[in-house]
This record gives sequence, C-alpha cells and structure tokens, in this order.
Amino acid sequence: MSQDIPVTGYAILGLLTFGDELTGYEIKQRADMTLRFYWVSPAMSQVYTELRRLTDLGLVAADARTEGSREVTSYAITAAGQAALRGWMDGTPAGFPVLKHTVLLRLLIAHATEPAHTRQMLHDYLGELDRAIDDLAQVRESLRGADRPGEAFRFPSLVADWGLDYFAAETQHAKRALAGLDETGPEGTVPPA
Amino acid sequence: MSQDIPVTGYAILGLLTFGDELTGYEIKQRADMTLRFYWVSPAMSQVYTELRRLTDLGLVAADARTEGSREVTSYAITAAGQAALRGWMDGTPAGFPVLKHTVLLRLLIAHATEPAHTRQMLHDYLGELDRAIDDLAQVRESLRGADRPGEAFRFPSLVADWGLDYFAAETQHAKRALAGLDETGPEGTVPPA
DNA sequence: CTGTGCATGTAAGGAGTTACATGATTGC
DNA sequence: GCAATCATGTAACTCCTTACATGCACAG
Repeated sequence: MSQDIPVTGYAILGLLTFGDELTGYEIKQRADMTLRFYWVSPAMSQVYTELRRLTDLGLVAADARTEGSREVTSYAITAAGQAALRGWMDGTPAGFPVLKHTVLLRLLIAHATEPAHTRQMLHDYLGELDRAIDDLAQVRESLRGADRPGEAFRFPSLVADWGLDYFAAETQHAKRALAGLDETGPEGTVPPA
Repeated sequence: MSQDIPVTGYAILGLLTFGDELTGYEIKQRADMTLRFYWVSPAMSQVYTELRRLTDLGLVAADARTEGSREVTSYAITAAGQAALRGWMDGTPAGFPVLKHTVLLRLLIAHATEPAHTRQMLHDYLGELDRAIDDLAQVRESLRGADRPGEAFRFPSLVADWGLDYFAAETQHAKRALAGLDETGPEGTVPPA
C-alpha cells in the first residue's frame, strides 16, 4: 500500500483534502499559516520535492496549465491519495509529540550562564509568543462561520483553539520562570517588584 | 569560535555541566530521562558520533580506561567546552520551539477518516500522556532536596515543572477534543453521557 | 524601472535514523 | 546457560535545509 511516504507528504495530502486545487507555492503558504504550529514549515524546495513524489505515486494529480506566459501547476488529491491518507491515519500509531524547545533546553542548563542572559531569552520568547498568538488568532478567526460540528472547518478550529491555549500556557510558564529567576538563594533577599 | 556544532552537541555538553564524568551510554540514559521531553532522544549512534566531534574540537575530554577486560570511555567537559557552551547560550537567539505533533496533525484533517478512529487516537494519546507524566514526575521527585534558588537542580526542576504542566494541559486538551467529537451537527442530538 | 510577490526548480550538505556488528558483565 | 544490560561503534540512507538559479507579473 503506502510506499513509505514521509509524514510531511501526508500533511500535504491533508492540506489538499480541504477542496481546492493548490500550487506548490500556495501549499507552502497554507503550511506556513497553520501547519507550522504543530508540524513543520517545510522549505519551498521540499514542498516541490514532495509533490513530485506524490505525483509519481499517483496520490495527487498535477494540473499544468499556462497562465499568461508562465507555467503554473496545481495539484489535487486523487482517490488513491484519499485512500493512502486514510490508510496512514487509521493504520499507523500517532506517536508521542516531539518538542524541540530550545528555550527549555537552555533553561535546563541556565546555571552555565548569567541570569541576565536567561532573563533576556525568556523576554524574547514572550515576544515571539505574542506574535505567534496574533498569527494563530487570525487564522482561528478566519475559520469562524464553518467551525461547528459537521462543518468544514470543525477540526481546524479545534486544533487552532488547542494551539492558542498552548501558547497562552507557554506565556504563563515563561512568566513564572522569569519570576522564579528573580528569587535568590536562601541567604539573599527577594528583589523589589 | 564555535565551529558549527549541532544543537544536540550543546545539549550533550549541557548534560556534562552537572558535574559527573559520563560514558556515551550514560549520556544516552540521561537524555532519555530528561532531554527527550523538550529536545530529542538521540540515537546511541549519534551520541557517539557527537562525542567524537566534541572530543576532536577539544570541548570534552575523553577518559579511556579498562574496566575488567573491556574498554570504557567517560567524557568530561573541558574549559573550552564551558566557553563554547556559554558562547552558544549567549550568542545565538533561542528561536521558537518546533512542535512535531502527529496527534494534532491528524486531528486537523480528522474529516478524512471516521470519528471512531480519531477517538481511538485521542484515547491512545491520553494513555501515553499518563506514562510520560509518571516518568517526568519521577524525575522531578529525584531533584527534590536541591531544587531551591541557588541549588544545583534549580533549573532542571523549573523545567520539569514546566513540562509537567504542559502534559497536564495536553491531557485537558485531548479530553476536550474528545468531548467535542461527541457533539454532532446542528440537526443531531447530544449523545448520552 | 525597480522591488516585491508569484512560481518552480536543482545541488550540496547536514542532522539524525535504522540496521548491522561485536563483545563483556550481571542476574536468574 | 540465557537473557538483559552495559558499552561501543560503522554503514547506509532519509528528511530536510540552505544556497543557488530563473523568470513573469504587477505596483509604486
């Protein structure tokens, strides 16, 4: 059946189940909007590589047309693609999420540098979290109107809400860590608020 | 300065800042205990590869001895290693965490399969979360006694607590998603509890 | 007429994985 | 005696990234 497609391949296949025919460029944009929060933001070159593979396997159909004077290729999922996607979703265990959290990694060994640097890092992280929340909130808003049970964007909404909650929690954690950093050892005093 | 070491290299360097001389095997064990939750669980082969690189760069010192009749090599961080680690922590932006969350990815496109499968997946995830929480809670317990400000395991404790909260939140999210799945469309009725 | 966005690719390389291979030590 | 754990590595391969390369369309 499924000839060993990387997860990103299935993710692209998944993006194509929402109805539209998409170009590689558009797939990259959609991935940057939503997929990046809980999977990856694949490089353009990988999107094309993956589309090539999926086309060769017959899981997507390439629709090459000429627009003005340039070649544009859109892709649509095929019946075989739908079947492969289902086979993957039903047949392979989901597995535990992998978190590559450089902030936490650095916090773990924060004793190896000065507190000021760690504080700076957490501040920066808070800023990036704000931006991520703004971005994701906008995506979430765009799903309104079709986000109720049975509607087209039911699951994307569920996932977006999950993500928003996650980022909110991260913000809290970062703030708590920041507060914890300001506490000094048993002999020290708590610095003024 | 730092000759392009992968993050995992710095992670290993970080593990060696907690005092002990460790063998590759032991480093792998420690990584599996703690690092895996917010970075990765590197394969054994990669641990050795990385230790080789760090040794070549003079960032760790290999201490090869013969124990009984077999060769055992332990590694300790050198002064140069400490400097390189600090340079990395202070000099490179931490960057936003990357989450590879197959459960969320699958939930996003859950319309492509039957609700029963999605429910099953979320159940499985809840089980794995329980196990992860147990494991991490045990690690957290082992840090007690040296987890206050200024003490050796201050930061690891902070990070472990962060992780435990994260897993608790994930459990809540998964349960909420499960509850959301049981709601049917506007025309349907809410199934009995 | 220049920069930004749209659109598509190739090539090189790195990080990390699985599979394979080997052997000592310890506990049952 | 056998399995699990300790301990160390090599080889092949894959996913994915960065850098490079090209060219149209459109707005200011």
